[in-house]
Amino acid sequence: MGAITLDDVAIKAGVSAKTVSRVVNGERSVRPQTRERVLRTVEQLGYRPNLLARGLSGSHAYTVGLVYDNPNAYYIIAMQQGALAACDDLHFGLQMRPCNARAATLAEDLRDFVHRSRLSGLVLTTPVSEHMVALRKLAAFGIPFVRILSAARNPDDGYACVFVDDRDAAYAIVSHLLQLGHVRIGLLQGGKHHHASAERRKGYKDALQHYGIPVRKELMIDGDYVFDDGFRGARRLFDLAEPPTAIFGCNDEIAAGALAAAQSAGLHVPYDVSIAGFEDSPFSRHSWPPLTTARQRADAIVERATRMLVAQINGNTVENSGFTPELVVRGSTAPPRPKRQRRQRQ
Amino acid sequence: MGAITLDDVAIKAGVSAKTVSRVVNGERSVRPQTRERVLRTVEQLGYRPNLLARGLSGSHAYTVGLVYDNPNAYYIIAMQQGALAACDDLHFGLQMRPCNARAATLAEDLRDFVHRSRLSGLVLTTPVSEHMVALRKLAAFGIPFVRILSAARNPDDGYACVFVDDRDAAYAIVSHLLQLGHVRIGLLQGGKHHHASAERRKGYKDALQHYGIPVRKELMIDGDYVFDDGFRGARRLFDLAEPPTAIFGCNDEIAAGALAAAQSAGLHVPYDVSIAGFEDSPFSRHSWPPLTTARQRADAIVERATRMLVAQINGNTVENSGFTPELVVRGSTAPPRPKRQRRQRQ
DNA sequence: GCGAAATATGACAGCGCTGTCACGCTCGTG
DNA sequence: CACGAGCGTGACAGCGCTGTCATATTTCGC
Repeated sequence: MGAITLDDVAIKAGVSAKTVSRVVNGERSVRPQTRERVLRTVEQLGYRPNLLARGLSGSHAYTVGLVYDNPNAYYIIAMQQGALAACDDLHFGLQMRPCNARAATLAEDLRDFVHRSRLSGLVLTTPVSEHMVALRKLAAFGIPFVRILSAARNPDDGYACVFVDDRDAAYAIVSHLLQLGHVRIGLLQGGKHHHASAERRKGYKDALQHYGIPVRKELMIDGDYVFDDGFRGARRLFDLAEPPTAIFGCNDEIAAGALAAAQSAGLHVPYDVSIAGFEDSPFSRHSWPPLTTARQRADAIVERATRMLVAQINGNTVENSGFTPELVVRGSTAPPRPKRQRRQRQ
Repeated sequence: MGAITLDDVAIKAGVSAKTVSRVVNGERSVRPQTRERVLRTVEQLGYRPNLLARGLSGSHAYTVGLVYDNPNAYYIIAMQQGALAACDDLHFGLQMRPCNARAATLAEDLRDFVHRSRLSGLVLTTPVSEHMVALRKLAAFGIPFVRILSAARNPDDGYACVFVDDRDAAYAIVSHLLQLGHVRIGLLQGGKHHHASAERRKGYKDALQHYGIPVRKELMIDGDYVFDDGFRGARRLFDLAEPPTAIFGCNDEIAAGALAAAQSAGLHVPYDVSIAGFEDSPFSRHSWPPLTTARQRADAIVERATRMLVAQINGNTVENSGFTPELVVRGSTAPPRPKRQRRQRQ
């Protein structure tokens, strides 16, 4: 019902509302003794600032928006957790919002989202963050944002970002397969409009080239970041005259599809075929065998991006920074079985 | 920058701000001709009401909170989608918020959450919704809420709810196993503080009793709604002198753990052992073999609950209503193999 | 110990909207 | 034609907070 307001605290503590406001917002110019008294009263009354009033009054709402367009539930939840951790710590609010990255009105939709709640800024995740036209518009609208994107190095294009080196991680995964002795390695690609997928393909190609192994078109299958495409893509690979002995799926869900395809075809993983994913989603731990993958700390990445955003909003200069997913070897990869021993069940 | 305000529209349309407000909020007493003109201006200027101002000014913020304490990412995302669908349709805002259902201060935490953003009400999901002490406090605080809970019928305790008949769905799953010819059926239970888990156990017991099969303690394993407990629980069942020929996991993640345990023990699913889950999460479709389960439309359930909440906030009387998850038979269940044919690999 | 500089505090307006209430206008009725 | 009922509209206050600016108080140098 009647929540406690600034005025209640002010009267009880014998100061003005503005002074309470200063204390609550950690402004400097308050005498320690006054601050102490106000703080005690705040505690005593259980005062919590009203976020709406704060947002309406100030130039922004001390709230950031997290924007995503992703089919992967685990990934979204991890991102939400990261953003929430940062916001709770920094006393910011958080608005989470799925959106359509391919809408023609993307930038305008985001602007409305920001204006309606006077958001302080946006954390943009892939693939929204790759939409340069939208980014330029957002910048023109004067909306602060930090983006997360897939890149080997700092893009230095003037927009703040946290970059994730998917190429390098994919390189590590494929190198791992090569070191096990695999030569024919299939690639199941993710969505075309995801830059990360291109980066992972680059890592795949680079690793092959580094080992002097030709890149074969027929081993690279297009698809989306979904189970069914992994399943179908793997089937196509198995049906080749000379099928691959290992498959790298561009995310765990694709790899899960490939795993199911292998098992449905009577192939034993990893003895008949090795399978690796990307992301370290719970799925990769919960399949059998568990998947070799690259650990992508989506929560940590988004947490850092959120902190950067808040710093930027507070007028501090921020440095871009990067993450490299880390190879996690599990039971789904092993050396290839010598050819004549390979068995076909069913 | 400067978003369009009510006043902008009012001036352009040659009416007062209040009239624009009336039109935007669909109040009746505006002449059709005036309404038309205002609507055109709104369209033309691309006016979107400022949610903060609306919330601060009115008695509530036209925004509902979705509260959850759940480890299951797919489940949360589905719930968020359902709530968002309802809110977008009803022109309400949505605040999504994980919480700790076992905190002693649960009700107070939720009250603060509501007050700080002047939320219009809360959608409470399990297990928060099962915390009667907290519910009573929320009611005492005057906070409207609708809860989602596991129950065979309308609890009629005066608090609005959408109830999900987990017992009945579990009964259907276990009956399916019994009809296939299974007699020894293991049960892997979910978290003790989840009422749904108790309901599912009840369905399990009822089905066995209906078929005249004794309920055996050693076939019922405690655990939480997580993969590892499914894995460990299934291992314990396999190690019994007379292991079950079928296992019912209280959710898909538990069932996934059981599936992995079976495969790691060299057991073929479903020939050596049948496994069923509950929930119809993507995982159940993406494992191999795909899991027999009960389809629980978390999105539809939460969407309905959200609509009920908004109706209640708008002062309409609302009827409680129920869902029954629906049996989905997939490849992980089959008739038991005659005993002497059962093989043990590895 | 005095004035200037620095620090601490408060008064006040206003963010954009909605609730309340009062006013004018159109009806229908006797 | 006068009157009240009812509809359509607008003026105004105020939600709880912060930004701005003015004022009160302390601090420091010489």
